[in-house]
Amino acid sequence: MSAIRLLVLGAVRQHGRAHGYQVRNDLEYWGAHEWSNAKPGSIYHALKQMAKQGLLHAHEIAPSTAGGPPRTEYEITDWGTDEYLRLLREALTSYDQKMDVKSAAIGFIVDLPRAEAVTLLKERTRRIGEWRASVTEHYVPEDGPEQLGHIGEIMNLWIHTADAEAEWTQGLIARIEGGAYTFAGEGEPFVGVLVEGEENPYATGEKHPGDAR
Amino acid sequence: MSAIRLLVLGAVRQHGRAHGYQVRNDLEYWGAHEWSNAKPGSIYHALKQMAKQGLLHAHEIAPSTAGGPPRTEYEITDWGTDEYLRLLREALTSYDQKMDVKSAAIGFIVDLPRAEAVTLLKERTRRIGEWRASVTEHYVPEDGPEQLGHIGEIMNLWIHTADAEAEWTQGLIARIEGGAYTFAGEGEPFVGVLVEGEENPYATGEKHPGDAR
DNA sequence: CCCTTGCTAGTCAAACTTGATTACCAGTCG
DNA sequence: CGACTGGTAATCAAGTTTGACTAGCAAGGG
Repeated sequence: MSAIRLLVLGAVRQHGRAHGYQVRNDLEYWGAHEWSNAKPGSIYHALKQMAKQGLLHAHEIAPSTAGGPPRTEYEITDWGTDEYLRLLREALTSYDQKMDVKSAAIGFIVDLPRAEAVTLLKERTRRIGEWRASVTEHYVPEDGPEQLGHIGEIMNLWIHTADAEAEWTQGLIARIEGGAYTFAGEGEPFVGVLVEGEENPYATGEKHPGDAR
Repeated sequence: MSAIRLLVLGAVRQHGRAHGYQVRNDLEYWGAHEWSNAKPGSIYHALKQMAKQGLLHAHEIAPSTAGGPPRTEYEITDWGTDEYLRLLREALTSYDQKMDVKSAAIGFIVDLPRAEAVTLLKERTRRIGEWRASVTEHYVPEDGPEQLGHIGEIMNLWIHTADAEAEWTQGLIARIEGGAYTFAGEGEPFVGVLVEGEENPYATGEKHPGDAR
């Protein structure tokens, strides 16, 4: 799974209705251009693709306030919301060790009810354990690990990484069970988007004027 | 950086001269189809691309012993060897947290002299530290981390992951300095390819007859 | 007034990735 | 022997990702 659809769906959903540039700015605000493939091209492509597939509804309009070409606004459909939640749940449970997907999933975890988040994360640790077992069992040759030479270091790395992640996941579960953060249906949600016209306090310093210069 | 070029260059190099199917089998032997994007299409594409760019030399020939279409054999050029080593060094030093690149790099690390491997890995830990510092500093808002809400968990994950990797890297450095494994110029190298006609003792069970059935 | 700078918004070609599909040959089973 | 299975070797179309490029408008400077 690539992170882009999850990110874009999540961003559009938080806005209710958004055009490409708004999504792009949100993702930049989240720093997503640094830890995922959220480049302009990918974002616009994802929007179009998902509109074509019926996950988003495209309002062909708006000759754009404040310069630039006419823009299309997108709204998430019911289908799209289902898909969003499906992607989010999958990203939270499956152990595929891609940082971008994980990061996005955590960013959106509060869109789920607290109890479900905990359940999914527990399932995640279970799967990490399962994967760990399959690696240690499957990859070690019958005649002892010495056969592997330096190749054994690869598995060593995998195990090390998996263990670290399992540990982190346990910690997160504990914090969530301990009442941290505000989840779906618990009142005033965390706001993670820029309101129209508001300035981006984060950013990398530069905005993206012309994108390359 | 994608892992495919590194993997393909490394495979061709170990053979001296190889055709696509051979490379494909090596990568499967290494399990690379499971932890990287080493699918047939990508492999053949990479071979052609790199031949076009002069990293490989293509011998248009060989109407294939034992069935199948005529095959092209590739040989790595000097340019290609340089590029291979450059990619390998980059993969070893830079902290970009992509499992496939890391795994490939470790698999090929013994193509470098022992001393250089150690130097590169030390540089890697240095960069991890640097990155860690930039995350803790850059991403925490002025008015305290409470502002971040659950978003702080993302950084928490990053830090956790980076620490685990730094730890693992330290361990690897220690083992290498302690004399483990056989590096470039230290005699009989570790053999990680199938000799022509030899059977693959690993594999996932299935070979790839027709690839989809 | 016109020309540069800079932001808004998006397009495009080229490269890469994916999964399915093709073509050829050898053995073998009835 | 003829049909089928299975391995060898590669191609192809469709989809994705990338990085560079375009175009509109506004503000300010000279």
